[in-house]
Amino acid sequence: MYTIQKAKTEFLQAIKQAAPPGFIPTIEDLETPPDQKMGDLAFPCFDLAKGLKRNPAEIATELAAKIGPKGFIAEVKAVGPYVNVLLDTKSFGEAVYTEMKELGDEYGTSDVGADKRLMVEFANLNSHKDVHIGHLRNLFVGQAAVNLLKATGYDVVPVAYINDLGLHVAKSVWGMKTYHEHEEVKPENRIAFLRDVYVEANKILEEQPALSAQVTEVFRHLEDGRGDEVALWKETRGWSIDYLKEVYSELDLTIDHWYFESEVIAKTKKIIEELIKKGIVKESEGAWIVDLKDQDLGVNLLIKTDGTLLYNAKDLGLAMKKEEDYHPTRSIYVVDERQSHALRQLFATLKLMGFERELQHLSYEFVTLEGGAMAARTGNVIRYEDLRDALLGEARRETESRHQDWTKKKVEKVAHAVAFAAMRFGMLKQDTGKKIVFNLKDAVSFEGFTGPYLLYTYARIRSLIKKAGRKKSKGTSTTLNHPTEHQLVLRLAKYPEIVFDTAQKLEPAVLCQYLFDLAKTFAEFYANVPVLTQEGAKLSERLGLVKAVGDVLAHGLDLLGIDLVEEM
RNA sequence: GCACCCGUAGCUCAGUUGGAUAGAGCAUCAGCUUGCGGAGCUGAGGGUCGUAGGUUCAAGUCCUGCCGGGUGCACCA
Repeated sequence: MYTIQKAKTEFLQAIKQAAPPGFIPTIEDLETPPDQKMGDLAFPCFDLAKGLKRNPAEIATELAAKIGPKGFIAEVKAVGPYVNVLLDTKSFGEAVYTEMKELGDEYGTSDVGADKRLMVEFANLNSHKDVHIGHLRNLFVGQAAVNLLKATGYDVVPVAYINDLGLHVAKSVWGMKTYHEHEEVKPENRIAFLRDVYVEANKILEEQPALSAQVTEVFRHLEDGRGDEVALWKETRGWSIDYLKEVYSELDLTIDHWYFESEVIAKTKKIIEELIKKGIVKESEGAWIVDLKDQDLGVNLLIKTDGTLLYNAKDLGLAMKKEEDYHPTRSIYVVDERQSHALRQLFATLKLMGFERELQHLSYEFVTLEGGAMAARTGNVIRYEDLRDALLGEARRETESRHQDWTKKKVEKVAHAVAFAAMRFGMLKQDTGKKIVFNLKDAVSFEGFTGPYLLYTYARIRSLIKKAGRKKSKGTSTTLNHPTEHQLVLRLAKYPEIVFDTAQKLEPAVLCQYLFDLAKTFAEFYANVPVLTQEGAKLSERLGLVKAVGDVLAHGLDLLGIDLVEEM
C-alpha cells in the first residue's frame, strides 16, 4: 500500500472512531480541499449529517475535536462542513521518500493487471498515403495507453494493423497503372509520388465516375492476387511500409506485431462462408450483410455487390488471427471517434459469432484544421514531416540563441528532444473526448502548459544536482517547512494514484495535468526557496526533495513517451 | 429523421465522478537580475459555466426541453 493510501486510511480510521458507531466511511469519500491552506485531505460531513438529521458544520466541529494528531496527521480542523487534516511533512515525507527509494522505477506502478494479457491495436495507418497530424494523436494516445497499462501490471501486446489493401490502394494502383506507367520514381520522391497519384486519381474519378469500374477491376485482382497490378502493388506497398516503419521508429513506437489487411483476406472469406451457412450473414440488395437492426446498429455490410470485401469484414478475420496468435483476454482498439458506429457493429458481429473476449473501443476525437477537417483525398492535410520540421526549426532557433557556445551536434540533440516533447504533449494534454483544432502558432509554443516547460523544469533540476556535486542529498524532511515544500511532498505522494487513475480511464490528459502542476509547484519552490546556499540538513533534505521531483517528472514523462534532456 | 460527442474568461482548455471562494495556459497590462537556468516567477483586469425548467441541504457536474457546433447512420476506411 502506498503512503498516500496509508495516510488516508489513518484519517478514515480516526473518523470512524470519532463518529457514531455503525458509520463506515470509505477512501472514496475523502476529497482534496480547494485551497492548500485548508489542509491536505478533507472529509465531507454531509452524509453523516443527513443520517443524524443535524447540521454538517456542527458535526465537523465535533469530529475534529475528537481527533488528535497521530501518525501522519499533524493537525485536524473543522472548516465549515468538512473535517480537514494537515499531514505531517516530517513523518509523511519520510515515508514517501523511503518508498520512492525502495521502489525506484517501480514507484507509481501497480499490479492490478497481473496475469492478464491485453492487446492494444493502434497505429492503424493506410499504406499509399502520408502520415499527417491527425494520425499523430492516434500514435501518441495509443503508445501512452500501452505504457500506462504496462505500468499497472498488464501483459500488453501492442499491435499495428496496416490497411494496405483497401479501396484507397486500388485507386492508387489504378492511377499509377493508367497515368504513370513506366514512370521512374526516385527513392526520395516515392511518398510524394504516391500522394500526388492518389489525389489525382480521386479528382479524375470524381469528374468521370464511370471509370470507377476500372478501379473495381483492379481491386478484385489485388484481392485475388492475380493480374499485372499485383507486382505494382507489391512494389509501392513496400515503399509505404518502409516509410511507415521509419516514422514509427522516429516516434519510438513499441509495436510487437504488424498485421496487414492483405494477409487476412483469405481467412475473412472463409469466416464469411461459415457465417453464411450459419445464417448470420445474409444476402441483401445484392450485397452480404449482418443484420443488427434489433440492436439499433443497422446492418454491418461485409461484401459489396461487386464482390469485394469491406473493411469491417476484414476486421473479423483480423480478430480471429489476433486470437490465434496471442489469445488476449481483452482487446483495446485505439480508433478515431468517427468509427465508433463501425466498431460497435464489429463487436456485435463478433459476439454473434460466439467470440467472447472483452472488446473495448478507446475512442478519441480527431484533429481538425481551423478551416475544417483534413482529407488525404484532396491533399488538404498537414503532414507529420511539416509539423516536425516546423518544431525542429523553432527548437533549433531557441536553443542556439541560448547557447551560442554549443556544438551543432549538441544543439541538434536538444532541439530534437524539445520539438518532440512539444509535439507529443500537445497531442496528449487535451481530453480525448475533445477534438483538437490544430493551430501551428500554439503547436510551436514552448511556454506554459507545454512539453518543453516540463523539460525545462527537469533540466533545472539536473543542473541543481550537478552543481551540488558531492554534497549528499537525504531522504528525510525534518527541516522542510516552506509551504511549497509541503506541497511538493504531497504531490509526489499522490503520483501512484494519478498513474492508476490515468491508466484506468486511459486518459493521458490526467497525467499531463498532474505533471504540469508538479512542475509549476516546483518552479514556485525554485523561485522562493534557496537550495545550494544552505548547509547541513537543510541542504541535503532540499536536494533530496529536488531529486525526488526530478524522478517523478522523468517517470511520468516516460509514460507519455517523452524523452528528457539534462540541459537545454 | 435517429444516434453519439461537444458548448466554462478575448482564444485554447482543466474542473477531484453532486460539495467549500469556478481554475490553468496563451494573449493584454504592471512588476521581478548581485541565490541555484528569465523556455521562469509575482500580480492585475477578464465569468449570468449556451439557454429555460426540474431533482437536491448543495448543480459547471444529474434529468427534460430548446439553441448552436461537430461526427456517424448500406457498398469509404
